Amino acid sequence: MQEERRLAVLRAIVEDYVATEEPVGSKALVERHGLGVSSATVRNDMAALEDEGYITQPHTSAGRVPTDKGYRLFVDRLTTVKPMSAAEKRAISTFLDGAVDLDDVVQRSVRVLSQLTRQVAVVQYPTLSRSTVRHVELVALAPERLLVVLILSTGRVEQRLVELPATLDDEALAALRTRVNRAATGAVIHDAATALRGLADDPDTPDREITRSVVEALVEAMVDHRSDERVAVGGAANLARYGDSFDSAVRPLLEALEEHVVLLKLLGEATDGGTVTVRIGAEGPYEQLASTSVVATGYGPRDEAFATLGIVGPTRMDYPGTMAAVRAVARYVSRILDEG
Amino acid sequence: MQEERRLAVLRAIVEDYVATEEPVGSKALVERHGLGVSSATVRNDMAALEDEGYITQPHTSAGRVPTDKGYRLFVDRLTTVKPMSAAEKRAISTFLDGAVDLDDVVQRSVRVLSQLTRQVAVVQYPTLSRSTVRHVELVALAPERLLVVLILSTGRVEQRLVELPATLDDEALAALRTRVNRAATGAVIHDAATALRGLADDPDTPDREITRSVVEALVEAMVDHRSDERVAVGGAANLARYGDSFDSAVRPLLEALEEHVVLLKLLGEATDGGTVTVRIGAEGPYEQLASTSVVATGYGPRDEAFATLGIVGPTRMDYPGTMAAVRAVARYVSRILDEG
DNA sequence: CGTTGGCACTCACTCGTTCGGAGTGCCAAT
DNA sequence: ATTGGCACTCCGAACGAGTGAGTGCCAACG
Repeated sequence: MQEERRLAVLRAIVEDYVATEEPVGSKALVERHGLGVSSATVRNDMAALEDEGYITQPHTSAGRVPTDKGYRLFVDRLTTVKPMSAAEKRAISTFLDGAVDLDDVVQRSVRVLSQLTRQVAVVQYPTLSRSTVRHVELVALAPERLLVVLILSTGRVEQRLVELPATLDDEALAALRTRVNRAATGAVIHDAATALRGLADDPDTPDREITRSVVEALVEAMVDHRSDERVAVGGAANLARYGDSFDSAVRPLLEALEEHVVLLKLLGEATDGGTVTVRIGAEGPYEQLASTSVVATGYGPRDEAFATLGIVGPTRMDYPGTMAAVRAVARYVSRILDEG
Repeated sequence: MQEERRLAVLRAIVEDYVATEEPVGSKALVERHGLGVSSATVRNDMAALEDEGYITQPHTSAGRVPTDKGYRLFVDRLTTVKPMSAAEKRAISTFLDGAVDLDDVVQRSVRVLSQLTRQVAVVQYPTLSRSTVRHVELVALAPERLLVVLILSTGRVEQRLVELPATLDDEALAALRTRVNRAATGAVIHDAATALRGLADDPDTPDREITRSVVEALVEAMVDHRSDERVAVGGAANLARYGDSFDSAVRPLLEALEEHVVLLKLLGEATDGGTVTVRIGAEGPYEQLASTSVVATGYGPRDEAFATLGIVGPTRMDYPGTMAAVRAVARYVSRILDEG
């Protein structure tokens, strides 16, 4: 099947480009990877992949480079879990086991993560006192426009305007309000976010699409609200390896690293258990960081996501390896928190 | 007097080079600065300055660039105090006045300092619990070689080997030991350092040169010992302006910024009151930071130096402006600590 | 229909080479 | 001691030709 081979070609392009940092051409591709076809065939495939927006050429008659969309597909479908080597596992555990207190755990995590991935590592300090959701209010401004108000136990109020994908009558609105509050009220914001997401994913929920957009706004408001939480940053020296594209990439990133609020937003809401979130290039919330990706995951005792940890790096990065490292570190940190 | 003009030429070279970032030639010099002589004369002066090691040319038939020694002379003798503008003063005070607690003061200081100087700012957290000197021991290993042992109240012991500039008999050694201990024992390390320096500078002290080298070793050991103290760093994004000389300059600096121990050592021992310390290029303790300078000063209530604050930047920097900014910020911070 | 070899075309890059200009050092004159 | 003049150096921009990796397209093939 040729569709399959096309994906193999995309995978090969991503891998080669990440390794060499140079646009990759059809000939080099068939040589380096054992796909048993000729370069002409590969060229056809590449043309198709380019039409679909997965790759692009910097200029005519140069090799191809993956686009954000290409990386996305690669990460979603082409990546095989690359387990950490025994040596790496041992390094992580011995390094983290030496920690004396919670702060030390975080500091060591940042360090080990940045060394493992050779990227800039960011670890959110786990906070024990967390605000809970007091109430969620939904106000219909127009048939397809909703004001979402999130009221927290700290007294803080966050608002979001939501454009709905469909109209919603008063009755349905009241029902939605009830459902949302039942899911969220009283819970600490992280649990509330999880519950809300469950609501949006539950096939039994009526008005799924509308619910989804409301939930999205709420979760985003919750992320914004974490502004008082702290993060540790490490491995900024790895930015020196960027080499090319300096002012365009490193400068905004250095600026972001000093703004902890920005970093928290970048990490996003913690995902549970083993799920690693990857945000590629322009998918993120900041234009200036269009050429950087974020690989993050939640961590905490009992696999309950307590806080977030991850790395920030160029879109051109070794995703499988990085994801494995992030997951591994999160797991070890979680285990330590379990014991302590 | 031609000696005077030479210094004027050096000053002009430093100012122009800092402003333009390019080697400065004789012709441009007479045009831009109103020194009433011809370019040929300036050329002669420049040749002399080069012989003395104050300036150098990157290659034959290029303009001149100041050396570390040139900057040193500039800072020591050619710099006139450049007062902060009223607007700048106001900016500092209003910004710092908003601080709610000590941590906030430090964070805001870092920020205002990095913005004012457009350099990387470093501020040491003031620590209230400070270890004191329990005892200083001097052991003669050879007539001109001494082992200096510093014992602190925390139980920590630091040692230094000192090569003496002259021989020292047993009697003189005992006298020196007594003097040093009288000055240092019982005092917190900062006060001890001050007292020791006073001892070395006092013309009544016998064996001045020997005393000086012993004191130097002791003060350095004290600085090393501060390893448990904390610092705040800000303005790393300003590193992006380095542009040229990237791997050689920015990378080691980024690494240093993550090692707080290194940073503390870089800042050096706090100097009292209005004195601003400038360490230029290779004068510092780290080879890798040979092209960076440090401008620092002490701060604390009642002008008693409590902790250190300053900036790190390229040797090619606006020293007068930077020194003024560092001093101004230190002063305001001290005042706030006085009130709080 | 997918695959393949062939072929003409494109364009970034790498070199030598040239050339101008900024800068220097030296010298003789003042 | 200062100055104008002059020959010399050498960096860096500009130019051009050659190279080669890479592409797109087409006709042929199984």
